[in-house]
Amino acid sequence: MNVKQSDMMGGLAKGLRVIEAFTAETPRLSISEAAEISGLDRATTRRCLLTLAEHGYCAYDGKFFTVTPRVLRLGTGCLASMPLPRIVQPWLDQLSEQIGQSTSVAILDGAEIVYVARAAQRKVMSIALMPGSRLPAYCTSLGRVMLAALPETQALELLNSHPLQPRTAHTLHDIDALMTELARVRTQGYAAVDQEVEQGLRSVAVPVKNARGVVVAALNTGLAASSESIASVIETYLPSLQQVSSELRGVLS
Amino acid sequence: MNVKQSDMMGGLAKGLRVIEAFTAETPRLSISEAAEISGLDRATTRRCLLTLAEHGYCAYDGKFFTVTPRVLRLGTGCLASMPLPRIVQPWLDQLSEQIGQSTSVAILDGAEIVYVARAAQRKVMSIALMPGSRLPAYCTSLGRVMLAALPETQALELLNSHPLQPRTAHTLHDIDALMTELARVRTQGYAAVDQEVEQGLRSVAVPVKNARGVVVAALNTGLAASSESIASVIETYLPSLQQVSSELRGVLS
DNA sequence: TGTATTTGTTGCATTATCGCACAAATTTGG
DNA sequence: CCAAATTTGTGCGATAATGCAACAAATACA
Repeated sequence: MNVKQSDMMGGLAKGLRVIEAFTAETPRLSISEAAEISGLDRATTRRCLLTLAEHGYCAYDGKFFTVTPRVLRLGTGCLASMPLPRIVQPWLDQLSEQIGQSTSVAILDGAEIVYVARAAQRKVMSIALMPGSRLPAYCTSLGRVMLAALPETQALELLNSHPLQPRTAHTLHDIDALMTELARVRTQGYAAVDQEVEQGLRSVAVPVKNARGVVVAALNTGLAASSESIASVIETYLPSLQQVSSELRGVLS
Repeated sequence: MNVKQSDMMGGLAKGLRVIEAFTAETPRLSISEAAEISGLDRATTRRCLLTLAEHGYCAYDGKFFTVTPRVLRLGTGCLASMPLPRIVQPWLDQLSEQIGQSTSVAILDGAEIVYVARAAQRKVMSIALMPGSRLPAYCTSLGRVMLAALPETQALELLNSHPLQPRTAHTLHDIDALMTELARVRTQGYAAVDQEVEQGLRSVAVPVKNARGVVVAALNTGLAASSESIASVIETYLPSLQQVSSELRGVLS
């Protein structure tokens, strides 16, 4: 269907941009700050914020706005409505216990991965991951598996659309190198990432397919970088991951 | 500040109502269904949905709309920007390991509790709880602790504003009985709930206060209803919960 | 199959929003 | 303490959204 201008509501789109201006780095915003971040007119931003405050999505102390837990209702309707988390959680719990490491399932949203389920075993990352958490796709094992499942042109487009800030000294941040790596991930059927997200963290991921063979998510395990090589890490954990992935394929529509 | 009609954006408020129409029970909506749930005109609802789809918050297959993970960005900005989850998570992990049971921290949003951090130990509930998950406050230990911290008139107002559907045969659903229970929770400093949320599930909760002594959240542990009495459950776990709560008081502003 | 009912789409007059420009208030810097 | 600079609040014309009603298309039903 063609998109007609007459069927668009500017006010809604603008309000959503204002909500997204609130991040972990900028949790408290004045009207001017919110306007700058969202790229909207100050008057419009102010009306958005007052509307959000009136409906309980924002709190206003006369100077700064902060989002309230009420906005969680907007997003968790989605998480709660997804069958995926509920279906994979038992598998994740069992796998995590079996291999003694944290396991996660994530999906792709644009150039980011979104964690939808997780079984944490021990703290290995500095940041706390939970369902809904986001990381860039290009430097994570989960992300590479899902990027590799896309048509190459689309993967390239996604990688080009966002700056590739290296997160550690090991992070691949060259487009050509990444596309080569994606090709390898595609043929070998898994992705291994060695301290590219965070110093001291390694992870191995495999795709999760539905019954029709379409990649709908990715499954990984993350562990502390020890003395053993990344090759032995793959040898140790990949079979279990692939086992769970193939079992999930039967239960996902 | 007075709320002026001229400072409100109807389009934004309407769009948010449309997003909230999508729940776990109604994940796929036609235009008419969304219009009915949100109470808006079909034409307006359609324009909202098309706008959301255009910006990637919805998917449209020509007949039904579904929300996409993109909407998680709206809510998780809030969760990510809250210092509380990050601060309490280590305490939760340690407490959970120490007592061998699942522990959670939640806050109050209207008549509902919202989980903000959780350390799962074993599956005891049929529904998967995660940060962002919601439950009615009146029948949960976490909710009762926070309701008890409110002025009585405000607690009463919240309880009256929402129908008290009993979830099990044990659920207290009489306003007077609940207010009496809240008074007891207030004096004894904790709440114990015996299979009122779900058959076979018991939980004990304590308030979490900031440095100024204001109740900002609640901490609980939930466990399977075993042969031992709820009294012995309290005896076993309450001291650990209170210990963590008092330690948290020092680190929360 | 034919009819009734629901659903999706469009036109249009009414009504509200947008963003500019300017005024008021607040903060910054000497 | 004052003045400059920044931020916040507001009036207004141009522009866009609203909701009604009418219509078309799909669906249900007998």
